[in-house]
Amino acid sequence: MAPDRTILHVDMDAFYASAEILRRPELRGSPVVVGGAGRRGVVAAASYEARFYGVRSAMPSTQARRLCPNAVFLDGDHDYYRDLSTQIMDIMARFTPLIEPLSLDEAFLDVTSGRRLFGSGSAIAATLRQTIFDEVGLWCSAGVAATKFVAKLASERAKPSASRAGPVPGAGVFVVAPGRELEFLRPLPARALWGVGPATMTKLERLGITTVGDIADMPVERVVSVVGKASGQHLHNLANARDDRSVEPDQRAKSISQEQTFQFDLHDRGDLGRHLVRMSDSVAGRLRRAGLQARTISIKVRFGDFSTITRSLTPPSSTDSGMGISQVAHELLDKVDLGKGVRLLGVGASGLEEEQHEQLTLDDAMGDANTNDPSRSDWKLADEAVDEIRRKFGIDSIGPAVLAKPGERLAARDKNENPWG
DNA sequence: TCTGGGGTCCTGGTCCTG
DNA sequence: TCTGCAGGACCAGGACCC
Repeated sequence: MAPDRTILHVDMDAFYASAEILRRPELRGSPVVVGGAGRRGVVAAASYEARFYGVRSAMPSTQARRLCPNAVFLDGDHDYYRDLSTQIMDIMARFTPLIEPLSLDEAFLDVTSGRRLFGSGSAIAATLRQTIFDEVGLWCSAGVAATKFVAKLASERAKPSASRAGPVPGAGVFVVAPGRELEFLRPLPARALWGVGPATMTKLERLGITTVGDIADMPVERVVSVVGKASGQHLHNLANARDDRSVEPDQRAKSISQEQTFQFDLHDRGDLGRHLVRMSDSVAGRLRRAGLQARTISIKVRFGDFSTITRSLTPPSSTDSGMGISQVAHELLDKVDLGKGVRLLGVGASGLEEEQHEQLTLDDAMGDANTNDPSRSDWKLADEAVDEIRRKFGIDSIGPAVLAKPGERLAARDKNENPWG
């Protein structure tokens, strides 16, 4: 363990739900559930009033409605949450440049070098917490420890609890002093460890393991034999408070993907093909904005019975073009039997590398326009033109021709119903 | 009965190459 | 020429996270 580090884990309280209440104060005091407003869906966040009735994130929306029929169900507004998140991260940056965002609503901060200026870890956490509330209007909870893992668990200890009348304030800041990590960790349920989900927990229970202390006391070989080498060693280290991972700012994405669950299962290859084009176009746009190209293209298909497959292909050259991604995705989908109906379809790009300036082929130089080869420079020029138009007129101002119907705006293409059915 | 979306990491199998 | 082996790349799926 790195000595004398001070790491904060900062986690917004019921972020999406609190953000909605912030801009709609009339909802304050009501159970609010974000996500799951459609026919198929799960809860993204629930206010503490809703949590009192047992509503939890990732719960199917139908179940959430049964538990709390009076709740206000809202669609999420990702752009709004992203704006708030940017404000919050900007405030964090006043205390340290070493910030590792985990998602829109939580981050690790290494404040070791700021202690002289701002005070102890707990003082920094308290000031940060109050500043975020004063300037943004939302509360967060913070954990303070010498390692990321313990700081994360500590922030959970600082959280408010749920009541019918709303959140009952928690500590707000919870500190695990250096040297007291094992004392803090050992009584916790094994499920608290990062990397222990339902499947791993079932395996651990077969060994009689219920707490973090049980894992810590077990020979590492025994843990490895049950959950595999990498996971086993990782869990054993965490359980013994060994975690030397540093806070890593500027983490680059390793994959970019888009997927969509349809309101009703789709059976028609043509319909699915058009969704594939739309998603490929979107993924390609995100790649180009990030200045990246993908080596591997994959598709994900979830069938009506919820079974899921993935198929991937690594073509000879990397791509950032919607046309290129779409062609590979179609190739992969063509080999899939769609008899069971498709509930979800996704397109992903991985093996990301910095954008390369492609060399012109002989055909390019000869100006051959009778090919669909997406690596060609004319497709590249078309993509650049599309990006420019979208920058000026918005994301829905232009798109692949196959997605447009006569007289229909592209913006209307992605509603719940299938626009081609 | 119902199970989102966007990610990361790991494992095990297959295929190719030296 | 054939066989065995090791290592790497690729592929598919599982588990997990927020």
